[in-house]
Amino acid sequence: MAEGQSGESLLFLTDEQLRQGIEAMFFAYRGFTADPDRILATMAYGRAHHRAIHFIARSPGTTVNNLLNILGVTKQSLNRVLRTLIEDGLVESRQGTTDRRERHLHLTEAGAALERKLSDAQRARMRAAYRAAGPEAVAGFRQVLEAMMDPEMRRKYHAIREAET
Amino acid sequence: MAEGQSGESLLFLTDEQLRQGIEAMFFAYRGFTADPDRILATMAYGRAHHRAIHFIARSPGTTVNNLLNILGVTKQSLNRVLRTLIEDGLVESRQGTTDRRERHLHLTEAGAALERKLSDAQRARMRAAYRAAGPEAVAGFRQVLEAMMDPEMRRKYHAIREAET
DNA sequence: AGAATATGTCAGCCTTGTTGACATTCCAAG
DNA sequence: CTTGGAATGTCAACAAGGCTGACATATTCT
Repeated sequence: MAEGQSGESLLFLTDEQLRQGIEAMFFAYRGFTADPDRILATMAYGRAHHRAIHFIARSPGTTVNNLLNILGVTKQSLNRVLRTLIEDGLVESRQGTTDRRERHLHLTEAGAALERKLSDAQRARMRAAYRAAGPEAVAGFRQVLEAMMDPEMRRKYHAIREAET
Repeated sequence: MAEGQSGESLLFLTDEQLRQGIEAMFFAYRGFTADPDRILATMAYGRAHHRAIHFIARSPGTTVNNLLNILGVTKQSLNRVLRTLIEDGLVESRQGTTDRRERHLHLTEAGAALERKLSDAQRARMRAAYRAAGPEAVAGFRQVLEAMMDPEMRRKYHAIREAET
């Protein structure tokens, strides 16, 4: 420690501090995905299915293209996941009314049930972490995460909330 | 921290708040890995190589088993990565002196150069995010991340720092 | 009519994770 | 000194989930 130099206002920007932040992200993300991963492992699903289910639940009726933009994968990759979810009756794909080229995605009852199960597990950990750290820490957490995003991702991150009714 | 039952002290624990935190983690992690990923893509390496290089740089002379515990993958998976790094002359594997079964891992000059390149890119983003959010936000960020880790991961996270020197 | 858009699909490749089986080397306990 | 177990390495096979490229089909826009 003791990076003396000038005041302590820059202390949190030393390479060592940044490195600790990097490692904290690495280890925390493992925890972040651990609970849903355990649930998914018991079925024939993976993290990719979880992500699709999450964002369909979040924006019911979203189009394939929209989901593609949010997830940042190729349509082939997403399609493989969506196909299994539709075949298994967790997701419903409805042809658009105004533009019939589009497919609007919705969770079925079974899909919503799985979403709840995954979401509950993930939120439980988040809730425990928030509770342990306190409201002010949470505010800082959110600020740093947002600053870490690519600008387009930040847009999408906000767009999801705005799209909500 | 004021677990005040009613009132706004619980507002940050609503499902919607938690969900936003979850999405923030998702989008932020994408940004977090984006810069190193771009560099790695130009070589024949991936994120797994980055992780190995990072923790070897962090704890020079660490054993394969130790690295296995930190990374949380199978030895076969790690071995495949290590083998290419050793073949390419980025990592050196030295037989232990006291226990000659162990292999102690070190970065070569070339390995250290790549580590620096990847690390610089990742730290630059981290530094920008820290700077934008401010020291108090950073403290909160770290608190929440730490609370989100699995206990064993938290141990390892701290152990890395203690092992230093 | 023709261009552009939204979606789906086939085929093939890569990275990175998994299991299982097995060899080698070495430490340590009997 | 022998043997059991630990640490490591290696081979083979497989799966998830990324990727690219090519191509098909509707549908909509110009």
